[in-house]
Amino acid sequence: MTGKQPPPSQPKPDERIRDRNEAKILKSAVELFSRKGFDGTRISEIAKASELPKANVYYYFATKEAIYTRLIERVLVGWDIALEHIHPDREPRDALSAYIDAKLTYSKNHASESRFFANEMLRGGQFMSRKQIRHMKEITRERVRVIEGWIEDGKMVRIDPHHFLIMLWATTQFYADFSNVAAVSLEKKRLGAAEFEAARATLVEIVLNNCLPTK
Amino acid sequence: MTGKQPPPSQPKPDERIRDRNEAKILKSAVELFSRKGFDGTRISEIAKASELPKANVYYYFATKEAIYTRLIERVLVGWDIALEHIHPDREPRDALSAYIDAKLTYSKNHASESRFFANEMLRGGQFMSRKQIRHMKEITRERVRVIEGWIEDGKMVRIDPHHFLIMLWATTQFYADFSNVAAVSLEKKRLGAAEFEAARATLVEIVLNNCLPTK
DNA sequence: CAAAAACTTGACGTATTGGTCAGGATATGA
DNA sequence: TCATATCCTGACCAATACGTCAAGTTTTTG
Repeated sequence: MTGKQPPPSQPKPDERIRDRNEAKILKSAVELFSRKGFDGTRISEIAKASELPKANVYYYFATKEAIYTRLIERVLVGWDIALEHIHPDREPRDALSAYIDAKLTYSKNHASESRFFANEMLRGGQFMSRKQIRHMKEITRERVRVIEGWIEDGKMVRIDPHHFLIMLWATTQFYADFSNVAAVSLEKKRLGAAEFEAARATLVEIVLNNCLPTK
Repeated sequence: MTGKQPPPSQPKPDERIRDRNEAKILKSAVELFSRKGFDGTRISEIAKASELPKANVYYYFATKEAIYTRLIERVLVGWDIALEHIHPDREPRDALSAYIDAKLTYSKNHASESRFFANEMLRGGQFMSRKQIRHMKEITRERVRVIEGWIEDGKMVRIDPHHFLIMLWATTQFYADFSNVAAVSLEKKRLGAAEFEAARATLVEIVLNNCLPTK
């Protein structure tokens, strides 16, 4: 579980090599984990994809789990950032549109991170810490309150904020996690900029035009 | 890949034992695969969950992949059945509402099948046959045409049918695949009948009330 | 220019995996 | 009852997995 940390690294004069190699490992790992899950991904595969010998991977990360949990931490940051668009000071149309935009852009440019997280959720989030779950819960609750505020102010129609958020999350996520299903549906080989733009337009059309009072 | 089939079974006087054991194996397997993916699931785990010795599992299924592909076949049938609600002879409100209902009910009662399929999609659908992909494509295209028909008839607002379908699929799927995220969002331990009903109501509210002309 | 710290790596060790197999148990049917 | 087809299973095997380690090389630092 824990294992000993790579080195003490008290002086840390120059961490560039470390940073670069860790980045390479994490980048390879997130792609592999996102496709084959925790158990399905072999450390030797990560090593090969990172162009490092396997033993070198173990110099930077004590265990496979250490790589995995580091990635969870990173992905959760992205989750937070996107949600920050939903801010009480903004107008609903502006804020929700920005959120949809941010999430779809993330789905397009960071598809493997998105799939990685989806994979972890399918597992039931067993690798997430209590603290991380609590954080997710709190940050979601905050956004629910923002939407409730908008509803109170008559800026949005009366709708269940939880399910509303879930709907946004599910739909935007879909284009990353199940991009091949989306591609099949759209009769394209792969999703391109045009498809993401159409997705955005349709989503905004359906969601915003119905949930905001002034059409 | 292929392996030899369990037995020739030409006479087949009584297949009840075979059927019962295969069912037990498949039931255990779909739950395990849905959580840990193909590589993450061990045949010994499937055997233990099925209360059979491992060698007996191999009597019924030649390889792990054989179990997996059988499950894909089964899940795709469910996919078809739900989509049949979207039928040109029905009124959009009725049909779409029935589809949402069917999908959410499936998410509630067959969560592991749903997660299993999600897992396979995350992998990029590598275990699906060309034929199966083609079938998915065709059946989706049919439903797109139905919606296009409704739009032509003025029964629905002008909206991209592909992205509209994706939205429905993504949202309903979410409650099965990421039920724990949904639970966190809803501040419940687990999703119950009440949550599914609220999900249905919210979805219908957002989707139908905006996409059908007469409010 | 040493000495120390940081980094690299081929060669293991132990545990587990998917899958095999030979031989036995059980059921069917004439 | 006996022959045949079906069903069951403990023991086994080769391959491979994660993780270790000792013996390096390279870089930093005093």
